[in-house]
Amino acid sequence: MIYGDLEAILRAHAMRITACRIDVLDSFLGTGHALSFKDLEGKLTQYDRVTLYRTLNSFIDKGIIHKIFSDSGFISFGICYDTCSPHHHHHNHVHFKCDACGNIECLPSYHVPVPEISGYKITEANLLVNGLCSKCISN
Amino acid sequence: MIYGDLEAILRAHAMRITACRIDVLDSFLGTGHALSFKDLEGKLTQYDRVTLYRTLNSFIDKGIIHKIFSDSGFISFGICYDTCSPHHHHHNHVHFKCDACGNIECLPSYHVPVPEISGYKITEANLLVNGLCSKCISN
DNA sequence: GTATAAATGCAATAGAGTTGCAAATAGATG
DNA sequence: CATCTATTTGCAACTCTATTGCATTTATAC
Repeated sequence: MIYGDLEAILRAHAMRITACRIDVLDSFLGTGHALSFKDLEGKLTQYDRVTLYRTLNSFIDKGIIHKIFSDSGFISFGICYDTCSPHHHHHNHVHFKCDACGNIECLPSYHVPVPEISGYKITEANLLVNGLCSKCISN
Repeated sequence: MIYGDLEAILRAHAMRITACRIDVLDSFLGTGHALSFKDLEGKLTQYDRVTLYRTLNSFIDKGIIHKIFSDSGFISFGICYDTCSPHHHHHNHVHFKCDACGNIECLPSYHVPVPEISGYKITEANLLVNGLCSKCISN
């Protein structure tokens, strides 16, 4: 992605522009799927693990990325599509995890069907779907 | 629960009857919601942490309980309703997490709506719903 | 250029979960 | 009931993920 665009995203969220943040943001925008901490750690070896953790946490706080909890117990991070305000994420898209390649994708065009549960008040719903992604299904 | 019934469940899964397994099983059957490791550790202090972990893992292997991944990142465990064979769990019920009391419930009468995703093969779907449970909503 | 608040790197720490191994025990056998 | 064996348990040590404290560095406002 063009460097100026990355800078603009950080500025739009009132964040200082640092090399680490630019690189992490670029990683998210340059891939079609969610990233785990390990993905980033393996790719951006020039930064300390702690800095990467803090970068991810500040991106979550600012509403730039969101956590994805998969059945592996590992947490992945995906770019936010709709407007997530600081400290408040609004996601209603489906998450897909491919059991072959292990990649997790956000499917922003697939909304989570929220069931009515009598006697309960529902505020949020997360749907994780497992299977084979389009790439792995054709191999 | 009656001790003989607990014994019968273990025997039906070809497991040796031990005090820890009886107590863990009784904990699951005596509560209306899922249990975290911490719940069990706090309740069954007479057993070693490692023994509790191994008990939970063997119950999962045998299809007696299943893991529930919530948005907190903590794993909870729920009794299996439908027939889960060893090493293969079949769950299609909704999981609910109350944001007030923190309890996680299995809702066996609410099935997970599985979306069709073009170009993808879907094998499983997990739905976690957040909100207020019936107890907390009336307080 | 300088001041200052924020970000970084390193070391230490916290917490969840697992593994190795010796001791204890469930359950099968005679 | 005694004995044998495979399973289970408890303890210690360890692995892995993630966080915190603190000194140093850096981005940005002036």
